[in-house]
Amino acid sequence: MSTVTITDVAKHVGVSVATISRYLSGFTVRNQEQIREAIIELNYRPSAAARNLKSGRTGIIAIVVPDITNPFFASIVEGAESAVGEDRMILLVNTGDSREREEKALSQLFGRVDGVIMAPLTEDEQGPSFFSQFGLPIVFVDRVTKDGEKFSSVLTDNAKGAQIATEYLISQGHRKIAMIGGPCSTTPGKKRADGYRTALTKAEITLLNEHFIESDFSEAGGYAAMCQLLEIDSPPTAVFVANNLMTIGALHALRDRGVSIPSEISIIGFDDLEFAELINPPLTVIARDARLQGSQAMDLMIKHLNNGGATPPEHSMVDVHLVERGSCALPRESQKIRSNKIDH
Amino acid sequence: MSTVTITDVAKHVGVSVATISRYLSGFTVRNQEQIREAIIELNYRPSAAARNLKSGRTGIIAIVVPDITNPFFASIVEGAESAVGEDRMILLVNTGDSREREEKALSQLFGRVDGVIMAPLTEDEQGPSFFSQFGLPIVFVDRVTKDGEKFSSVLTDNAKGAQIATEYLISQGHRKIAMIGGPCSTTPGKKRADGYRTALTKAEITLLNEHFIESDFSEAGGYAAMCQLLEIDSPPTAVFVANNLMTIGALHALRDRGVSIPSEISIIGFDDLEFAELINPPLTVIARDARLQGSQAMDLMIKHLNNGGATPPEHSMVDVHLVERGSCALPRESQKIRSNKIDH
DNA sequence: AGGTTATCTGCAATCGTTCTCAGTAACGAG
DNA sequence: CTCGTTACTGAGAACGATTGCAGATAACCT
Repeated sequence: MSTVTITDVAKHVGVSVATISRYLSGFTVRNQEQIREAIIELNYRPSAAARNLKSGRTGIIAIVVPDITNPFFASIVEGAESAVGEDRMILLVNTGDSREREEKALSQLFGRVDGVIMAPLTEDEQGPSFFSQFGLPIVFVDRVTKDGEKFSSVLTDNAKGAQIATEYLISQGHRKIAMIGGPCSTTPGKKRADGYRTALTKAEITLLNEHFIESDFSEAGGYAAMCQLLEIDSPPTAVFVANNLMTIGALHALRDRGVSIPSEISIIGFDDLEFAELINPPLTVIARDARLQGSQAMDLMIKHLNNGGATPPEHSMVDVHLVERGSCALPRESQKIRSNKIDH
Repeated sequence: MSTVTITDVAKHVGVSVATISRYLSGFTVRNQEQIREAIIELNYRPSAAARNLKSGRTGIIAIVVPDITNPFFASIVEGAESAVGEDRMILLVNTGDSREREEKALSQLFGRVDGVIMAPLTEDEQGPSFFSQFGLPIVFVDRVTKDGEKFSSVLTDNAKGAQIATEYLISQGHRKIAMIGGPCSTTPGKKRADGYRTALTKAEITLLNEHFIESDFSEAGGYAAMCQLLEIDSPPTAVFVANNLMTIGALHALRDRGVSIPSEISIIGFDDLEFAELINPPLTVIARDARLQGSQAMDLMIKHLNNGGATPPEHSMVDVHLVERGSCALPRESQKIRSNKIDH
């Protein structure tokens, strides 16, 4: 009933399987027409498994992300998918922020895919080097591991973005600027904290320990962190939140506490949100092109694959920029003084 | 260097390949210890390709969605992923709302995956029945094709949801209720339009053609549709928007036109949004558990696969409910009259 | 017609497993 | 001592394609 093999087609036409195989690979053969018709008539589909076994390639590229529900990663995946081309497909691995699941999934990947595009959970990951040991190419996206230099990567200028955000707040007159950061074990978590500190240092603002909270890039984490900030003795007049989910959490916290933005507190997020303009006030953010990151990562992977895996690692960096909306303003104390200047 | 095969392990231990194979499948063999050690020492990984070829199963389940960027589908994928279990993985196909890409991808799927979970682009799709012809199991999620009865599915009670939404608006006193719908070629598009009409009919409100706009489930489509609604002679006092993306678009349109919600127009969406509470006013929606839909679909698929594909199709329906927030209120005309009643 | 290419063809090995089948060893029962 | 049972083993045939090799056919030239 079901499985029609190359042998069936060969018999039907009256040639050898080799001829059918050659026809399929694009060589010119004598009975092109009859073969074409036989394939259609018999409804023949080449077995991917058999091909994989012979050729050693699967035509599948894995993409490993911590959380597909995060719009940022969804965009990365979408970008990668858009660049994957006709003859390859994407295997998605959603690690759900769990180290255990990530490891288990990675170990399953070998032999099933031709390459792995991944955003590792943390920088101290042995999986990737383990892979390369087996000759499975890797491209890092958004995050790297500590030996990341050895592999291609597509990153964002996290430090620059964080610095721009912080300097923007400083330029508005804020001095008590807090940051809700991500885990410092991750690339973006670490780099964004660096950028924040750099900006403060350059402005000669001393960093208060209680103004930097290392959270976990989750909405709940952002919520908790913001609550914590609101309860300290000298609460910040502005907050830089290091990713989209935490920003949502922080906004929820502010809303629940009845703290008004930006009159009581200014807030700036990292990563734009589809609805940033719709909230009240519209959210000011540091934005970047996630989709581009995904497609660039895929391009790098395909280039590597097509070159027979002999390309040196390439490192790409996508740019960040400030999107000014309405969630940042002068700090409360100086508001009256300055407002004259503005109304000129 | 790289590829260590089962034969290498067999030689190393001094037994036949069959014994190694049996050990791997969990049978008790004599030299368990030595085999285990040899596998570790040689760093042997069974070839997935060879296994596929012999067994005919790949351990991969495809999930086909129109747009992974849509949080709803991202949640479905996440739910499916969470239920996939240890010994299987997910192959993601993002069709990007393109019929062509969907067809091409589907044709690539055969032989690469053990089953397909899909949200078809439209109901008049021949792909699925084409698949089942080959014995590839299918589970529909969120949407079905016209011969969908023959396959398992996990749907939402779309009609009920739309009816609840519309009746909610009616109960607030609205009579001029518009709907921004999805393509009627899709299951949710059609059913939600049905529910809307049912509610109007039951309330003896005549449906104006100009109050029903068939859009495309995209943000841009929602934007355009809302603009269109605002320009008609007798503009509606309330709008039911049939999905999340179009709701975002509609909100943008209202914001750009300076139409205030809910005093000038009420709006209710289908599908909750992470930030629904953060916008101004908080958005009232019909909600459902997308993650659950994904995991149920996966459960159905796994059940089917484990039963050797001999299960009859099952149809599951996840419930919808109204989440009342602040984007709906009395229509402008009756506001004053009614407000007394409310303030009692 | 005969020789030389240029094309195309089939045979058979190969990829790395799984699985059937026949066979061996150990052991207790008769 | 023989037989039956249990518990494991190895040889070898698949699975369905690709590909090197050598042979066959046709085409072309002298």
